[in-house]
Amino acid sequence: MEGKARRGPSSNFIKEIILRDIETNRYGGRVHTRFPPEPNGYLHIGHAKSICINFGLAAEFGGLCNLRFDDTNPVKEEAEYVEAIKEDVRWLGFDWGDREYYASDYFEQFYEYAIQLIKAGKAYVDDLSPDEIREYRGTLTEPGRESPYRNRSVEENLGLFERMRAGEFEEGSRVLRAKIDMSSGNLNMRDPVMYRILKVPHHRTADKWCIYPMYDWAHGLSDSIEGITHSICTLEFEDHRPLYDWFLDELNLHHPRQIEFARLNLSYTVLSKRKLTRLVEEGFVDGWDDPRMPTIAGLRRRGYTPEAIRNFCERIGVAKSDSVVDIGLLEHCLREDLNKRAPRAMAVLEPLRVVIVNYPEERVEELEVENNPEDPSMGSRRVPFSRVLYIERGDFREDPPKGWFRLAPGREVRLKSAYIIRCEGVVKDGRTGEVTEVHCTYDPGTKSGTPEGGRRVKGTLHWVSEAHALEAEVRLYDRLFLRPNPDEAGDFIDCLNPDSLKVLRGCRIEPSLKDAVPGQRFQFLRLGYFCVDRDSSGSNLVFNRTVSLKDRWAKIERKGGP
RNA sequence: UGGGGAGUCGUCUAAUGGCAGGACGGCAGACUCUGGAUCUGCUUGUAGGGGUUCGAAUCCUCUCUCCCCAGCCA
Repeated sequence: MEGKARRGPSSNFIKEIILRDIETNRYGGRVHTRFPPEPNGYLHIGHAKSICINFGLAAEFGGLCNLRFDDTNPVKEEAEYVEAIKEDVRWLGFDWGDREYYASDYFEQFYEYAIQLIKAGKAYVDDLSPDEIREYRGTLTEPGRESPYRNRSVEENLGLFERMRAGEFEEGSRVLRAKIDMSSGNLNMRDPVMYRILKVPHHRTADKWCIYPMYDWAHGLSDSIEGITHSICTLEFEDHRPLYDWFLDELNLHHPRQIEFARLNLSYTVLSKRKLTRLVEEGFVDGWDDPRMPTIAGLRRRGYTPEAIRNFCERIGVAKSDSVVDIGLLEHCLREDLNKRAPRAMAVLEPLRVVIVNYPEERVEELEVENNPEDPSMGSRRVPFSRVLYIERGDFREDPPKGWFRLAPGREVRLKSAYIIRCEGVVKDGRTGEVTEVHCTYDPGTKSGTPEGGRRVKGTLHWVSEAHALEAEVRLYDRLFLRPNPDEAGDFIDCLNPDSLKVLRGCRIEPSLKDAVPGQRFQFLRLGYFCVDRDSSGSNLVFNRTVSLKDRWAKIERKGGP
């Protein structure tokens, strides 16, 4: 009955498994998950999906979710990443309480368990070289062969393993392997390596260890030690589940259930650590938090909200089939959130001078402008209006196409929260013929907010007063790649979008933005959502375009007229 | 050709033998002092064959396609 009630839009196969486990009292009704990143890179939107699943499930079922660093490979891992990961998870809105764990905290215990397996005749020290191990492993279609060292005595194995730990052997010279089945169809079961010798200091255990556990050995044990009930991971670990189960069964330990789901793929970007690292290292982007990166840090700097990301993760669902989610859905979730909460402001990105010829020279009116029409509680502000203004260059056409609602010779438009103006003429550059100034008249009877000012015109433009405007730099970001699937034609680098970043200087913004601080978000009317970049300062305001507003006119033009 | 998985609108996802539904996108319209937002309507899908059944996306069977695995990475 409860199971039925749980189904519906937010149901998924993992919840159903958990529900069944609760009903059958498999773990005493407990639900305890974990998010287990390896601290070898920055988290991305794919990790956000996993974080939302793990923390979300724990919250939904009244359980707990641990943050555990899977730090078993000191060659690749660094403390810097630990801090970045914690910041990202926290920013996304999740709390692991005091349950911040590290696989490396369990190294001693892993070692004891290894000895237990050796004593049970289930593990052995192998002297084969890495190349030989590969050779002995066989192939996908042929069984492997047993190592000549496979049947050493327990005593010999114990002695050798102890000496491995003591640092008596060279890297690569010996490993500890589980003794399972060299002819298994599942390669993971062909005597998998449990420990390798790595004479490398670890970011937490320093030089205490020179043997390090492999993922398969460490992961299930860590889960077990922490009392995890549901160990949720991605599909590529499906093949590893028999091994996960084997270790815990052989040791007769608390045995969490491993469940695999399909990792997130997003169109027009890449989500593999290797590729993201390449983008950073080869300078195609400006670092891990470049606003074009699908990393949590990049999305944050771009102006995404945690709410938008969480909502996105909820909407994409959880399943086992490989899929590619349209990045448009992420953008939709963003706009939906920002629309509700971002205060509006007027900014002119590519300024065109407008002179209201019948407006008095020295006059300045402070006009009342709503901060967010979606939310009256956000109040209003005053914006100065005067004789000389800027409008968007793109909002004026000397020779307007059909369906044009904006300014053109002889045409009227409303200036948002101000007056209706009519274009009476233009001033052009003598040499280039470019329009440098538009001359207009205003209709004094059309002031916004006045009872008699309600006359209607088709178009409404945003504007800023020349004398009062602030200058700003605006960075326009677009999709990082030109193709929905950057991998589909050879090297993904080949389809990088050369216009993924366009920097505009000399943009004019309304004076109320003077004290905007990094991270603050706005909707620039008719343009999109923008946030103050961390490069911004009092003397040089810098805004990132988070996402554009949907522009119907752009679509009309794309299709060649209405 | 070994082992493990997966195939439902363009995309993501729901259905648990009983009306194939939702979201995004798209299209059309209404409204609009943001060509934004909002609202309304519409469109499109069970990989294929055979079987069981009053009834199949769901059960059985055969086939096809796609993904993952041969790190001392995770």
